[in-house]
Amino acid sequence: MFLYDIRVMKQNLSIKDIAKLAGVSGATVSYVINGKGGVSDEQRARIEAIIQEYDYRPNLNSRRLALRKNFLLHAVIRKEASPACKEFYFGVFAKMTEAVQSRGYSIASVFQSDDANDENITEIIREKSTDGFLIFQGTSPEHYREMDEQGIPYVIINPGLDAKDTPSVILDFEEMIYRATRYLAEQGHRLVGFIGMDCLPVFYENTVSGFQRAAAEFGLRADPAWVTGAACDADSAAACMTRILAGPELPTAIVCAQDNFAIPAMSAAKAAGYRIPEDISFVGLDDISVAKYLDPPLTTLRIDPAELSEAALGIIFRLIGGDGATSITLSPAGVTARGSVQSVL
Amino acid sequence: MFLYDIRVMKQNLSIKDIAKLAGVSGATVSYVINGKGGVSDEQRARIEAIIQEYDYRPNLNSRRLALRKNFLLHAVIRKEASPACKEFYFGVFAKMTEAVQSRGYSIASVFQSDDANDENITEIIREKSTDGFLIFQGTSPEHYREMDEQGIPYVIINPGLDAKDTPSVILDFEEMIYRATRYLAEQGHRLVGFIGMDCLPVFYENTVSGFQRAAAEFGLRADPAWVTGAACDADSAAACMTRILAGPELPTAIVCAQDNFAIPAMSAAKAAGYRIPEDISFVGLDDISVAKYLDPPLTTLRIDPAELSEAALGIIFRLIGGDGATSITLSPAGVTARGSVQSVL
DNA sequence: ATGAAAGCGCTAACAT
DNA sequence: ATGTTAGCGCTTTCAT
Repeated sequence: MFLYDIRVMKQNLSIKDIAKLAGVSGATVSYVINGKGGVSDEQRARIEAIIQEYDYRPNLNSRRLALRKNFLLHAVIRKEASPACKEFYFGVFAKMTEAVQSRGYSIASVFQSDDANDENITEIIREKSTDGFLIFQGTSPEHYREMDEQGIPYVIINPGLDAKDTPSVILDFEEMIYRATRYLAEQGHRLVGFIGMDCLPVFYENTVSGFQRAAAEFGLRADPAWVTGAACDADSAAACMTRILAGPELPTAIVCAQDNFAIPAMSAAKAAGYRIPEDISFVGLDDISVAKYLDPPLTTLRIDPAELSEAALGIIFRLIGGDGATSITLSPAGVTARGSVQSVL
Repeated sequence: MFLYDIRVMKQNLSIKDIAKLAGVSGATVSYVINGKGGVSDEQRARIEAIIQEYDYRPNLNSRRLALRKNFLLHAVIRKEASPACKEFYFGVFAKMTEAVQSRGYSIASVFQSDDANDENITEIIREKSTDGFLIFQGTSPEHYREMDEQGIPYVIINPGLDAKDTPSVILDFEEMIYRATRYLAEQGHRLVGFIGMDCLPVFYENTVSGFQRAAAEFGLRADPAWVTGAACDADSAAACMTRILAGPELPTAIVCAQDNFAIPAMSAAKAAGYRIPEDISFVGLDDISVAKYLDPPLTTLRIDPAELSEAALGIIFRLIGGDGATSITLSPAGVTARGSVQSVL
């Protein structure tokens, strides 16, 4: 039979085939596919049935060409991000990937190293092969400049490398660390330390300020020798802890700006013969997956990837649609109490 | 000036513009771009210079349409993979992303949940919007069937859910666990246990067989009560350990099929009052990033992401090129000795 | 409400 | 060696 033959002969049906099958023009089929007006109800129903029957789907690359759209977003991820950061951002990335699919988009990724102005990204910009960038933490100034120049939308998730005045999704680290520190005060601690990361200046300023704000508010003593921004990775975080332990006097609790600083810091403390939490308490930030399996399980503040994802996509699609978009600051969660903080009330 | 005007007026140069500028036809420019023969050297040089000068790059979507290629690969990642697995596979994924860029490809990702036959993947297959799948661990049988039907190439990285006879990159888990166990024997251990994961049957068979082979070869005692496949995530791994500890007699060392089983197992042992490695030694597999910060640092076997990436890409591009491709089994590394294994010689 | 036809920017067969 | 031209499969204006 004729209809059957077509199905067998052509593995790739085109819009014209469907049009022929329905006895209409390609334009009409296109209207139906795109839900546009100007097609009678009966015609629409007939065409939809045929599309169904033949399991036809429009060729994406033709649409890309005709519409001058890529239906593709690019996630920019820092190669040098710590494993803990990566774990977190990949969670966000996974959420995003799922979320964009319903809009007919995909997300490709590109890994950017901090020291170099990644050529791959430049190439994507110049080639205009993306509809927008989802930038985790930040990328180089040249990239921003090129994106602006080419009019390619971008949103920064949790800008850390700079304070660009550009649409971003911002986690309120100041408030988070404030809450972590306040929790320590509530547990009766009065001598507190802080291990932060000043290689991301904005991140450091925010976190240390949250720490100091709580310390001031609750009358905690935060000796300058106990407050450091020298952690950048696991090794340096361990070194920070060792330096604190070398002093004449010790804090009873330490706030770490990331769970992955708390892990090596606790190791260092234990290696030096201190018990956790009996001698020193620790609180982290992120609630990374191993946090609950540490010894002792780490008290920390959870950050929700899905929320970040939604916020970032909202911004990028608004930008793609030509509407303006403003930055979003997400409100933080409370402390997840586990075993690494001792109550000294 | 005329040349300058064009540059300003048209933000998106097309191949015709370049042709006009060079005083040749579009075809000739196309030949130059694609490095095809049939263009005189002087002509080629002139055209290349103009392309340079105007920073022209061919429209990717036009090429996609004309060549019936997507220049896009899709990575399929299991949503339910454990965080430790994910960390590892994301490392591989990052390597792949970098490596394909030089071939003009991108990699998009799609996250597949184990229980459902992910509709997004089906859609990508039917829509033929990918040139190939890089499947981590495996996906559903229906997906394989549909890919075969549509002639879409795929390679499985480390197949675990099934024993499909299809191009794969395989880590030799049997040999890895054999080496881990042999290492224990070399350190003087005679009573050994094993915590594995039988929810991935192939993975379990291989790992437990490596364990048994070494036990037999070195005359180790592996009491059935010390050998389990009931670990599937952190909680179940901890439960496995607790069950082993409940027995009348204990092994002096335990091989874990993944670092992320070793972590909760060690926690459980410590919670039950055992010292590591004095009372029980542990060896893991993967060398995940936190391994060296555990208490004690975990002795494990490293797996190199870059090697996996290269192997998988080699296969997929051979498949895309229409050449056949066969599975690759990678040879394992040696033990990375840290503090979680005590020598009892 | 529907159709004809002109793109979108490139590739590749076919002429010359 | 180079140019002409017909696609690739869709969208969209402009007629009717």
